[in-house]
Amino acid sequence: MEIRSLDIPEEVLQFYLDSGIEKLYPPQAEAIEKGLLDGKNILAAIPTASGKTLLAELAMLKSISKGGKALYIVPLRALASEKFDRFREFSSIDLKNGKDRGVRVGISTGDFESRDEWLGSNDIIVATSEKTDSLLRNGTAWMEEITTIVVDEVHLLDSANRGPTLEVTLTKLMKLNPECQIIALSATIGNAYEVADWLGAGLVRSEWRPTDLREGVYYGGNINFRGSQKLIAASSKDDAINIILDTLEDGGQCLVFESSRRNSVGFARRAGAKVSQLLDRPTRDALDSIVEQVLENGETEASKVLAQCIRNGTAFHHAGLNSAHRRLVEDGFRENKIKVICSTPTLAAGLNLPARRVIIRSYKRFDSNFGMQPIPVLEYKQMAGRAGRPHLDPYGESVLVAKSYGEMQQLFDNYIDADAEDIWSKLGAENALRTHILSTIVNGFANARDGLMEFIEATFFAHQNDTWGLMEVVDDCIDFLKEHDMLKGDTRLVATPFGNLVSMLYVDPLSAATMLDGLDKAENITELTLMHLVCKTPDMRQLYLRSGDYELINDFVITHAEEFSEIPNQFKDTDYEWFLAEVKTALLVLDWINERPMDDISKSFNVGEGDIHALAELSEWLMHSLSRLARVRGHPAADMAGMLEKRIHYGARPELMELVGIRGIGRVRARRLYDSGLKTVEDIRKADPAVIGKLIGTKTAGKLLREIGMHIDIDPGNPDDVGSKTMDSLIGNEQSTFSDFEK
DNA sequence: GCAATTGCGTTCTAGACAGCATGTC
DNA sequence: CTAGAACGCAATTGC
Repeated sequence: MEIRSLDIPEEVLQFYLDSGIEKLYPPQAEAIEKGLLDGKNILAAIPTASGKTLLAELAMLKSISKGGKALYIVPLRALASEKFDRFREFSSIDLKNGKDRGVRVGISTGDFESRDEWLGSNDIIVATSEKTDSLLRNGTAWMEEITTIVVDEVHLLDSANRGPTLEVTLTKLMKLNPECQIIALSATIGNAYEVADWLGAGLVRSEWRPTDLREGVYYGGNINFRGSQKLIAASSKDDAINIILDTLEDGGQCLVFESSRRNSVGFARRAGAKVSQLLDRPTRDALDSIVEQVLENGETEASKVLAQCIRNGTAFHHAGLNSAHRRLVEDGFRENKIKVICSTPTLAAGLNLPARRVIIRSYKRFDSNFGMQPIPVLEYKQMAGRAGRPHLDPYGESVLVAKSYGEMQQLFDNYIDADAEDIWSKLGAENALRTHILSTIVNGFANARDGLMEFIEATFFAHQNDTWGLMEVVDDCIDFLKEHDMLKGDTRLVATPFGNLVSMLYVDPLSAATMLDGLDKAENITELTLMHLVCKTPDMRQLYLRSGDYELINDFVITHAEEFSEIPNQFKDTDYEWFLAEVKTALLVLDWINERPMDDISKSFNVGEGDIHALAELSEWLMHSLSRLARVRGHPAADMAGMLEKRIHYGARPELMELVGIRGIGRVRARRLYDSGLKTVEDIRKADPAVIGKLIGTKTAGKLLREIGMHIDIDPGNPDDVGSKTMDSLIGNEQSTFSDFEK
C-alpha cells in the first residue's frame, strides 16, 4: 500500500515522504484497512521492528489534525524518552488545525516531567502507565480531552506487578472518554483476540518482519535451523564464543542473553579475550575513548571490569550499571564499536537495540519457589526478535544453545515452533485490588460496593473470568481500607482525607498502614526506626540475605533492639529472615546518607551503582510519603522523616544540606568544601576563589560561583590544566591499572 | 617435580513503575 | 521442596 493513498493531511504525508517512507508494511496496511485512520480501535499483535510505531504515529497525527490530543502509554521510562525524542521530530509538521504551530510533545514520568508550562498544552503526551494512573488519580483536567490513546506493549497486562495498573488505568480512560480511539500494540501472544475483544478493537495479527529471522539451536558444532545447518569453527572451547567469532568474521554483532548478572559479566570477560584479537586499529581507538568515559563515570570496581571488557570489544549490561554506563554500552553497540553485549533480561524488551545474531545462552531462570524454570515462549520470542537490524543486516539469526540432541529437539518444540502463551489478568489478587479499589473510589468511578463491582465488570479481568468469586476479595479490601481510616461509610463509600493522600502519594495502602502502625508501636524513634519502616513496606525492594549476613545483621539488631518498632519472633525463621533483609536494606540506605563512598557500599552489599541509586530513589519516595502521612496524623516523626528524605536525595549528612542545594554540587564536592571550613554559601562568598578552585577544580568552582550569583574569574593562567587531573592527584586517586583483570 | 586437569563442595540467583520539585560527579 | 552455573580449593593426572 502506497503512503500517498492514505487519508492523511498533506503535511503528514510530506513528512514521511521526506524521511524516505513510501510504502506501508503489510501489517500496517492491514491496520489501515481495519479502520486505523477512521478512528477505529486496533490491536496490533506483531513482532518488534515491524512498524508498530508508524501505525501509532499515523493514528495520532490524523487525530491531532482534527483538533484532538493523543496519549502514548509506555511501560518503561527509557522507552518514554525514546518515543519522546522521536515524536519531537513532528515539531516541523504544521497541521494547520487552527493552532498555527508544529505538533507539540510532552513527556511525563516519575523522574522527568516535561519542561512545558503545562503538560496538557501538548498534542502528544508520552507517559508510563503508572504515571498515567497517577495523573488520573490527581484529577488532571486534560485527560478528558484525549482522543487517541496508544498503549505500547499491552501484553504487560499479564504482569503480576504492573498489569493490574495498566488494566485499571485503561478501564478508567475508556469510561472517561468513551469515544476515544485506542491503538494497542502487543508482542505476539496466544489470545490476542481476547484483548482485542475487551478493547472493542480490530485485530491485526502477523508474524511478518522486514528483516528475515532464522531461529536455530546450536548443538554438536552446528547451528541447526529447520531444514539447514551452519558449521561453526571450533576455535575455542566455549561454544557460545565460537558462535560470536563466527558472527564477527561475518561482519555482524552479537547480543548474548544470560540468566544472571555474574554470568553475564563472566561471559563478557571470557569472550573479550578472544574478540579483542579480531579488532582493527580504528575500532580499538574508538573503544578506548568509550573506556575513558566509562572510567570517568564510575566510582566502583565494576567500572574497571566494564572498561576492560570494552577495551576488548565486549560489554555486559544489567540493572546494576549506573545510567551513564548503560548509555555508553548501548550507544557503543549502536555505533558498531562494541561488538558483543552480554546482558541479563534488561535488554530483552523495550529498548531498540538489534544485532545480527542473538545468542540465548540460558533459557532458564531462577525462581525462589520452583528452582530453575524455563522462560516463557513470549520472552524467548522477544529476545530472538532482537536479531536482524532492519535495512542494515541481510538477515537476523537467533541461537539457543543445547547440550544434548534431546535438548535440541525439545528447544525446537518448546520455543521455536511454539506459540506464545495466553496472557491473563492479574487483577484478582488482593494486593492489586487493594490499591485500585481505593483509587477508584477517590476518583469517583464508584462510590459503593455495587458500583465497584460494576467498574470491575468493565476490566479485562472480568472479560476473562467470572467475577462472582471476586466479591469476597473486594470485601476484604474494603474492610482493610476502612480499618485503616482510608474509606468510610456503609452503603455509600467515601475516601477519607487520609485515604485521598494515600492514593495521591501512589503508595500501596498496605505500605501506608505499615508505616503508621510502626510509628504507633515504636517507643524510641530514631533514623533507623524510620528507615526500617520504609524498607518494611511492600513498595520497597529488599536486598537478598546472603550467607554470613544472618549473623552480622542479627548482631546489629540486638545492639539496636530498642530502635525497632517491632521485632518478629526469631524462632519463626521465615518471618525473622524477612525482617533481617529489611534491616539490611535499611543499612544500605543509611550508609548512603552517611556519605559512605559508593565503592564501599558496592563491595559490602555486593550491589552495583545502579542498584544503590534505585534503592535511594525508592526509599526517597517512601520516606516522603512517610513524612506526609505522619504529618496529617500529627505525628512528631514527620520532621525527622522530612530531613531523611532530603538526605536520601543527596546522599549526605545533615550539615551538607545547604551546600548540596547548589546546582552542580553533590555529596562529594560539598563534603570537600565543608571539611575545608567552607560550610555555608556565605563562607563560599567570602572565600578566596583560588582556594575553592583547588578543592573542586577550577571549572566547577567557576560554575559554583556563578550559581551563587558571583562573577569572578579564577586563575586566568591555564584553565584547562587544572581540571579533574588536579583533583585526582589531590585526593590520591590513582588512575587505576587494570592488569589484574586479564588473568 | 611441577603444571594442568579433574572433582567436589559451596554459594548464589532478572528487572523496575511511583511523589515532589527542579538539577549528580 | 525445587536447579544449575561458577568459583575456590584439593586431589589427581600428565609430561
